[in-house]
Amino acid sequence: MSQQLFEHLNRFVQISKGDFKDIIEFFEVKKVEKKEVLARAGTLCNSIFFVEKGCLRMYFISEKGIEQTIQFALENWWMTDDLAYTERNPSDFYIQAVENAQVLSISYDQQERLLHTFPQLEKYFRRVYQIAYGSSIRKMKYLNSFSKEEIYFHFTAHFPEFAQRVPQYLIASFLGLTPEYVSEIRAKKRS
Amino acid sequence: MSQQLFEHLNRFVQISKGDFKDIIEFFEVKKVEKKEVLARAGTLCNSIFFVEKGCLRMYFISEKGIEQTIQFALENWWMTDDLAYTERNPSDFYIQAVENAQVLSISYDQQERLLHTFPQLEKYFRRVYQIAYGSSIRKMKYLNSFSKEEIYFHFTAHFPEFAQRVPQYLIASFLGLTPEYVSEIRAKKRS
DNA sequence: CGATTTTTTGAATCATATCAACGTACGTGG
DNA sequence: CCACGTACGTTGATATGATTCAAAAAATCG
Repeated sequence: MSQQLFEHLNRFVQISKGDFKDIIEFFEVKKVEKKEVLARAGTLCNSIFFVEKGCLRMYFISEKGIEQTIQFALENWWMTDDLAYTERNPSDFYIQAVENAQVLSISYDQQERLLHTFPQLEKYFRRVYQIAYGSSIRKMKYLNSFSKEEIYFHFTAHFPEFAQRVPQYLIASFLGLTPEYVSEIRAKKRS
Repeated sequence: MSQQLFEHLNRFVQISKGDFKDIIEFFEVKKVEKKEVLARAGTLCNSIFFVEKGCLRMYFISEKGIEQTIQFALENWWMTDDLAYTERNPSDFYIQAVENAQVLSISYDQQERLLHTFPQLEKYFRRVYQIAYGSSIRKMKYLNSFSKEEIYFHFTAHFPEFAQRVPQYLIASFLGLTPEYVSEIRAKKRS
């Protein structure tokens, strides 16, 4: 029984305790340690993860061999490489725990069965994805309208929980700055 | 009767001709001319648009007064400011026709009614948004891994239909380059 | 405490922006 | 169908934000 997921479902659709008992059966609870990898680039992306506790990040390794973070998931967020997942293709991305975490994991086939059994959940996921898509468009807006310095301070001001929980160099990589430059602008601001 | 939308729905869910007759009633056909604006920043974003023919773009006006394009929609794409739309907030973005276009438009309330009447469509939109979200993550990957020059040539190589239909300075703005720089790297490549 | 991870510093360099001006093309009305 | 005006693309000179590299300092963790 995951109180977390139950509440999150009920933010968008109405699910009874009884139905939820059956729904949760489709999932597997996974405890992962900091730095543990949940999914690998180059392999089939066959699961979606719901974060109950902790923090995940999605990243890829650039041609220069640098890890580039492109998404985080804190509590109540879903994470997977959605394009690879829907198209049944090998993923471009790694998914790794930034902190010790507990996630619910569901495989592609199980999710299909779940949605078939509880079609109300289509609405839930439709909304979740609509918000996720909208947010990523919003992120692009910030990336295009501000200087790197502004992007960094805008982000840490708007999402202080990240600045506290996630190392600075990961935030840098998520926002497309080098860690050195983050250091520099923070020093500049202090003085 | 929109053959376009009918076929697009049937890529993801099964809709009979009969049901589609009722579904299409929820929409309004809009013909828009090149440069015509369909939605304005600062106003409630109350419609979703499905492009039957032509091309739309979504943009905002930066603090420096520059129009920044952040999304295009060609045939069979949906477009709106999804975050503003779901949250019933004023939008950050303008939506404008890049070419003469024909779109199907549906209001928030109408879409709610539509989804209530035809719950199968929740699956359709879930998939559309999942793909849209996945694609926007993919775009971020490119933005973070390549130089501006690589981004430009990667994009025009992968999506030649845009390079043909859309003015260069809009592609520049979509990818986060200045038009001058695009000129420069194209000249460099020619020689 | 030592070992690893994360952050900082500084100097040199480069990719890309900015500004201003000019060239070209296209489509609209006369 | 020409001509004019606006929209689009190019060029070059200059400026700068941000990266790169190398190394040291600081923080965290077992």
